[in-house]
Amino acid sequence: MDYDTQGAMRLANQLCFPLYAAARNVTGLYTPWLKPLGLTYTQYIVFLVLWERDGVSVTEIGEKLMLDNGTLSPLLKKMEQAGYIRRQRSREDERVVLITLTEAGKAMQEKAKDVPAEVACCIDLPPEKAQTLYSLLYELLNNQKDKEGAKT
Amino acid sequence: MDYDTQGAMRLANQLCFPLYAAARNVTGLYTPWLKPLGLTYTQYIVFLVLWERDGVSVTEIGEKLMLDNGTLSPLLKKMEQAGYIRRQRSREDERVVLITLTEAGKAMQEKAKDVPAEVACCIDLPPEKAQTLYSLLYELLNNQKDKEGAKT
DNA sequence: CACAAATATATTTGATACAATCTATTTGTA
DNA sequence: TACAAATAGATTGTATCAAATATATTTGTG
Repeated sequence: MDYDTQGAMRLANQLCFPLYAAARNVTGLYTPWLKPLGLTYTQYIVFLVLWERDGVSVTEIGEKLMLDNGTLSPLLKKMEQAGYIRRQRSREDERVVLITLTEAGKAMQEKAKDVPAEVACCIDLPPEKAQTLYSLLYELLNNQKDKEGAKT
Repeated sequence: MDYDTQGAMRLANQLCFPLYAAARNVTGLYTPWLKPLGLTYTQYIVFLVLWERDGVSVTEIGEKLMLDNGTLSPLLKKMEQAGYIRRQRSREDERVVLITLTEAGKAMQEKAKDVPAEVACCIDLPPEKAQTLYSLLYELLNNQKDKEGAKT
């Protein structure tokens, strides 16, 4: 095996690994703040979507969060059982399930309002670099999304 | 709720989300190449560690991959059952389980040699930007690691 | 040497994730 | 209007992940 292949193979030279590790690391930073609220990270970002716009369909949530139906479906049921949301079929299209916040779900927004700031403090990266990282990640995501579209 | 809090709350303004989404996205790029080999991404990066240095302990693999024992333990058993590795207690310290590659495990390196290049092609980001992204992610990871150390 | 503390794994539990498959509706079309 | 194709969710199976707990072994200390 030649040097380049060997080099490319090395863990540290692949972009995916630091991405994978950093995602788990940063997601984990939310746990100390979300656990007291009884929320997981995934539940929290579903809330973020709903607090922005209430009454969206399961598919719309999936598109915004880039999450599979098989992930959201049981998750939303759990959030319904916990009393945070309601799931009701759309009258216009019976295939669509619309998700709306209950009072408890709306109240959670106030309880969780400090989470972003608290987590931001824990991320040890200068604001400029965080901004660059943020932009690059979205550039990567958008490019990949376009590519998916092209496949269809 | 004031404007800034509202703003900080918005999904798009949080660094964690694009990190989380991009990691899943890029990890998913490996699937078309790894599945024919019968490997998952996590198994693949365990192989990357072992191909670099054979005969390491479970803890050492966990440190390199930043993975918990609860993840690695069943994973390594599966890889043992698949015939890729051997798990044997260290004679020097019976608590330590050393992982060594079998012939099949070594042979997998040749089969998987094109994976990094194939996946790199699918990542739609100019080389310079990929390099910047890579550096920022490692800076973030190292900073967080230092912080963990400080806690102890 | 006895034994408490530390260390390395293993196991269990709960929550994701995604692929594949299935069901119920809706839509397009001959 | 039938009926195939498309769409929206739900379900199932496999694989992670992390936190908490348990077990076995080793090390430090009086």
